[in-house]
Amino acid sequence: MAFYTLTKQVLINLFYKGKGRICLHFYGILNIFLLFKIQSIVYLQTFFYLWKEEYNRMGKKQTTIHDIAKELKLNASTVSRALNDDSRVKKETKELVKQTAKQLNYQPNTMASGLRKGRSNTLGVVIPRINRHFFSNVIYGIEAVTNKAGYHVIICQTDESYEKEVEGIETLLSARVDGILLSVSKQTKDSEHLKKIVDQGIHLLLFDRVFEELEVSQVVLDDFAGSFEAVEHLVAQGCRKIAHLGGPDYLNIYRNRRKGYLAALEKHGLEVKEEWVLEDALTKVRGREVIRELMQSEDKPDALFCASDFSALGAILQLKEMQVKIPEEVAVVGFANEPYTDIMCPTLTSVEQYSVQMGKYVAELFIEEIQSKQKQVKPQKIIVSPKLMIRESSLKK
Amino acid sequence: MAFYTLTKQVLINLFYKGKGRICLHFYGILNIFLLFKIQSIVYLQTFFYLWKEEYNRMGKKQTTIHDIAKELKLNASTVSRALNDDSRVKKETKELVKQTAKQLNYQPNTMASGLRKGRSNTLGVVIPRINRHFFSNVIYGIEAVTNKAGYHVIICQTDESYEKEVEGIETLLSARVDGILLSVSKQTKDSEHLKKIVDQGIHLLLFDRVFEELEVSQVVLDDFAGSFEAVEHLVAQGCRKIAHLGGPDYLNIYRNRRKGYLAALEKHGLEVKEEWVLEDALTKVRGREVIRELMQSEDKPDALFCASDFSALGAILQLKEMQVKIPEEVAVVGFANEPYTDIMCPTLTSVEQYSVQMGKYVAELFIEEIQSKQKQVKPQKIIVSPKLMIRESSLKK
DNA sequence: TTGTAGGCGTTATCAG
DNA sequence: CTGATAACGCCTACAA
Repeated sequence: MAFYTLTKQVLINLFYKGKGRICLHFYGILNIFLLFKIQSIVYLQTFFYLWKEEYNRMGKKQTTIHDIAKELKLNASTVSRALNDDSRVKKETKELVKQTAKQLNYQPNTMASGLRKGRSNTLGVVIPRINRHFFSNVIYGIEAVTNKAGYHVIICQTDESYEKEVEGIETLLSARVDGILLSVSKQTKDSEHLKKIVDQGIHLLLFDRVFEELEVSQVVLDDFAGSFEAVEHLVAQGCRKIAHLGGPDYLNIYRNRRKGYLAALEKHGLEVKEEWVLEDALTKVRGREVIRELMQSEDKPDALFCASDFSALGAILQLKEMQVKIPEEVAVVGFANEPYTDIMCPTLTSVEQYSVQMGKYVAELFIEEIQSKQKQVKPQKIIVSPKLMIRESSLKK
Repeated sequence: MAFYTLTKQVLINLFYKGKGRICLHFYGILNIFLLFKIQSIVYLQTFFYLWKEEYNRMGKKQTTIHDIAKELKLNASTVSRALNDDSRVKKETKELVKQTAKQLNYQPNTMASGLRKGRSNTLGVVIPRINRHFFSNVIYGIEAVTNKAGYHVIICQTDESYEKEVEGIETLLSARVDGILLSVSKQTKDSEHLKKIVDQGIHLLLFDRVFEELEVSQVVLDDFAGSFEAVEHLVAQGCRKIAHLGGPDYLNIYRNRRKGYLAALEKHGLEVKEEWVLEDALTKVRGREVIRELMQSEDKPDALFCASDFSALGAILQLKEMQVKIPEEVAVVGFANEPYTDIMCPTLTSVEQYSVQMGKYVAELFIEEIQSKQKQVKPQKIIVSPKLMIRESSLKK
């Protein structure tokens, strides 16, 4: 509701600012006024005032601690203290203040207090995509813990792109978040951008898809064990020719799943056929494609261990179309225990990741770090044990 | 890195503040010093300084526009303008500033700028639960639109509880979000808390679960049409005794789905049996229970129209257990087109809600409102047309 | 127990 | 085109 005196300066500045059109308009009116020798500039001011009103409109003025202070003939600092339950304020004053605050519908301004205190009580979470079962559950877990501790969460999605990951991190740093919980995107191959976070003194924690060598707290699944157990289960079912539909090697999760697979094969003295160890077979579509190829060759696998439930799903749909019996001819195991695994036909054996729990763990680690009195906290690593959920797609008896 | 002069006042204040223990400690040291008649107070200060360092530690100091200004012997305001691409700044200056900013690893402080500008470039989203297919997809849609426009999103989950909804709104108001996009919780029966948002001059938009009478922009599904079409489809398949597993009447979506169901029955002159119109049958568990009861009675339905895919799923699992043939004896239609519907056996006929698109719509409406020059924007209502996805569970031929 | 003053980092206004 | 200054709302060191 600014009210300008129409000096030449003001007009010049407006002109500079690219509001030339409007300025000229005013100049025009000004000239007209001068022509008619109207001394008073009141009309002009009114006119300009209206324009500002429209241009510069913002939300209605919110009540501040000053308003409360004025109302009670107190000082703003006392009000501030009262609202923060500072022990130095009289009980009666506190109650009075809180009551008035409610009456005036006072909402503390977190930006102002954050600015002053140098922290925002906000937490950033960076994930590939929110509309994926695993990640939305992790976030659910994170929020469950952090909300209780008075933090709110800003989520940045990377869409599996390195650039968007960097972008998201910039946004979060600008928002002065108190910490960043991150799961790297598929395209992310180095951790320079993450080091920047740590350098700025902001807590960084990684989960699921991590850089193991980074000196920050991490929560990961024991992918190796999950794979190993899954493959051993297949072996126990009599499978000997087990193919692996996996993901890229630079992501810890797929690397470790592959390692677990290879280790299990080795333990049982099974041959590793290179054509059966695939690095780009994570989606439903790829699952179908891969199966089409594999089943055309002379030497067909008798089991599939998939690093993703989606490729397992694709594979099963394709196998069904090809009239291949599951699990008799080809047994299938997936990874992630997506909600549909126990509904599909046949129900899919898969590895449960305890996603909500992982979210809770990483959030708890964060809270712990932030509340720790030591300047430097030793990074912790939580390894969540997966659980093999055995279902029809792999159970032969 | 505060450096205190140890006046009596400081100590008294610390004492008031409940830091008594430490204060006494200092007094103790002070006394010792005095005993030994040590005049200089330097040691004491150093000691205190160290304590403050530990107590008051915050993130490392970030570079500000002032630092950049100092570096370039410019004024902070010029730097600010340069970084915001204000037309009043010389090109060379701009480049110089931006370059220096990058060198010094400058991150603009959104809290400060938000405080000054009176808005936060943040958007609040209130939903029942993030780890649900529909809502996580809506958010995906919302973020796709808002991120492009430079907004970031804070998500508040209500867990279907009214209190948490109110709480979440408080949080968002304190964060001075520029708008709130909301889908009401199952327990929310009135809209007083929503009116408060509007009163504070903050943009409120509703989606999916809304209060239709509220004078704000809304994006909803045409639940009536979706239901109507679904039931007509069942009728066309020869079903005459159609039960409805629905939800509470005070939520628009379930109310409208029920209305659509009833309207379709009426149109085709089919009887409405009260025992077949259920208001608390939205979950997998309830789906099973309801079917167990319905199939025990004399007069069994020959079709189920479920307002949720989960109750449809429960029903199907139960029917399969009871060896009832689907769709021959009982046809089933769900609602939401959850990802598992085309995987389960039999695949489930369901109603697609275009959740991502709904998110995009509501975000676009918000952007439109916020960028509109008029103070008062006429609320708009977007009604998304659903699509019936016909699958095995209801297709008799 | 309360008051005073100053500053957090940015931007709007006005002066030059 | 750039500089100086005063807010934005809150908090805290220090004074009283």
